[in-house]
Amino acid sequence: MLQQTQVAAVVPYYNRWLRRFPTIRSLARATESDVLHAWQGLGYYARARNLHRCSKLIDEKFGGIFPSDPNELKSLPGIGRYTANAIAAFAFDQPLPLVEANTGRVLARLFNVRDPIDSSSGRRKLWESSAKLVCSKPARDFQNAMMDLGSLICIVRNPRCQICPVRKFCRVRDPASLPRKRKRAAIVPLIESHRLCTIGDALLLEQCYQRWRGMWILPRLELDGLKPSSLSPRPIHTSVFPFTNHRVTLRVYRQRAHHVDPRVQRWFRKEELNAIPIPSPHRRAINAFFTSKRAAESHRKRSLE
DNA sequence: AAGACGGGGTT
DNA sequence: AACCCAGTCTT
Repeated sequence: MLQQTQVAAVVPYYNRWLRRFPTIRSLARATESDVLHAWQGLGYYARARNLHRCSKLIDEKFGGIFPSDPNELKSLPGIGRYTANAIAAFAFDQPLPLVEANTGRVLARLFNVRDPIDSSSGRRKLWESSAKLVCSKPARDFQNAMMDLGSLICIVRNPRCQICPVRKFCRVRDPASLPRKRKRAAIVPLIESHRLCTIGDALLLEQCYQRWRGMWILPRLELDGLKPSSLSPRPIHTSVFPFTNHRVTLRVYRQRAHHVDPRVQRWFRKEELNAIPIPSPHRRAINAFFTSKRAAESHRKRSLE
């Protein structure tokens, strides 16, 4: 959960997750839909699918025992060099190098790594630096201290060098100038149109196969790129959300259900929507629709009285 | 080596 | 509006 996601955002998900899947086996036995539902809103859903696959592998191939060898850990889906070493270091107290956002920033400054830390040369130098520092005695404590140093003192902006315990070893001149990062890809605007169809209190949704795979969204409408003219119907909902290097404008049109494809589309009653995985922008659009509908109904009721 | 992959919070 | 985040996988 913590991969590319801040601790504060993870905490409530983590607590709910452990209540819902208390053991590796209970996760292994869950459906992918339930797993994605528990993850919805956190983003990077491949992490949830990987963790699910991971639990099945551990349940079936590792006798339910989590491996402690970093190489075995790295062979599991979603566990790369950082996570493998982090599990081995924190759970099993093994002296291994760790480079993530916090320790990466600390190491870049300590060793004055001027290459972008997300370039291959920068990454290589950081891992080499980390390997130089790991000591075997308090392996777990050392890495905890490195991460705390990064999150509390050697912070992104306005690093608190005055109170830094390792200040005299630090080789960087201007700490705020490091770490550097590669220039990021330009933001590409995107317009996506979807339809909102209801029958009674049931809503038509469509299964995703690419982005948000395994989750449910409002059915796609193939008029992307077309400018809304005065002739076309107005969207009942418009929102803008960032998606990796895109800026997506989401337009939702009220429509009758003419083309229902039973292979990928399904009707859900309003209450059922709470139990299926829906990505945040679509969940917000759906909520906005039901909220305005309820408001309209109560207004009509008041007028009748 | 670069791009894809989320979403919410902070500056 | 840009940047940030306990990275990993695919191309």
